[in-house]
Amino acid sequence: MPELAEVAFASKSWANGMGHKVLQVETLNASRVFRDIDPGLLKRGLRGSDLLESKTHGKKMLFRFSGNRWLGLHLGMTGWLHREDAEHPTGKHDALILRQDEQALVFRDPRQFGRVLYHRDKEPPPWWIDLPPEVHSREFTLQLVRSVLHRRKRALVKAVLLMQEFFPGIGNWMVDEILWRARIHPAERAGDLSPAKQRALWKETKFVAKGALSTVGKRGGDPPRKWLFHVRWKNGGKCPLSGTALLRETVAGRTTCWCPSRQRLKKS
DNA sequence: TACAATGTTTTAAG
DNA sequence: CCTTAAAACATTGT
Repeated sequence: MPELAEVAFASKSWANGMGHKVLQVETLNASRVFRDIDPGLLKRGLRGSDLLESKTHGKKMLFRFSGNRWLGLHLGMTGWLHREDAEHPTGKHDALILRQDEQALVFRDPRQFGRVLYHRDKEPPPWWIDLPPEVHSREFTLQLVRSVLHRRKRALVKAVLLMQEFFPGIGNWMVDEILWRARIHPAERAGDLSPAKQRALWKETKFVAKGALSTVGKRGGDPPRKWLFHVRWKNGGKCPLSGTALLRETVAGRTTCWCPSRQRLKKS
C-alpha cells in the first residue's frame, strides 16, 4: 500500500502517542523487519522514553524519543501503523508494539518487506541525513530531473521514476499516474524524452505528489475521482480522459497500466 | 494450483 | 567503478 501520501497518512496513526511515555515494548524477533538491528537493543532503548516527534521523507518514517533515541520505519509492501487499545492482544504479524498508558502503537507487516532501524545519539541518525529533495519541494527542480534522466538515459522511464534516490516516495501507482498525465510511454528510454516531455514529467510528478498528499495524505482513502488510480488495478479499465481501453503489462518488473492512445512509444 | 500484490536489496552481466 | 535487468525476499488472497 504505502507510497508517499499513504506513508504520510499512516504516520498519523501514532499521533495520539506523542508526548506519552512508552511503558512496554514488544518485538516479533523472528520478523525480517529486524534484519538490520538487534531487537533487544531497541526494546531496552525505547522502554521508559517519551515519544516526542515524527517525520516522514518519501517512504521513510522517523520517530524521535526522549534520551536521544530514534526509531526509523519503512513500511515495505504490506506494512502499516495502527493505533490500538491499551489491552490490544499481540497479533501474528505485529512486528513492533509500543505500549503506552492509553493505547498501543503497532507496526504490523505480514510480508516483512518493511524495516525497523534504531539509533541512539544527540544528532539524527546517519540514515536520515543527505536525503534527496522531496518531489513536492522547491529544491526538486527541472534541472535536477533533466540530469537524472540523462544519467539513467538507457533505463526505462518507468524504472527511473521508481528510484528512491531521485524520486523519494514515488511508487508503482504514482509512476503510472505521472506518466499517464505527462503522456509518456512507460517503456520509453529516459534519454529519449524530448525537452517538452522532460518538463511534463517534472510538472506532473509535482502535481501527483501534491494532489496525493492533499487527499490521501490528509484523510486516507483514494485520490481524486478522475485519476488513473481508480481504473489501473485490473484488466478492462478505460482511460478517464480518452475512453480508450487501457493496457496492463509488466514494465521494468512491475505491473504497469497505460493508455495506448495518449502514451505512444517513439519508434526506434 | 498458480500467480500476483502500492518495495527494496542482492546478484549478475555488460 | 558505473549502469541495467532479473531474481530474491515472505505472506496472503484470488
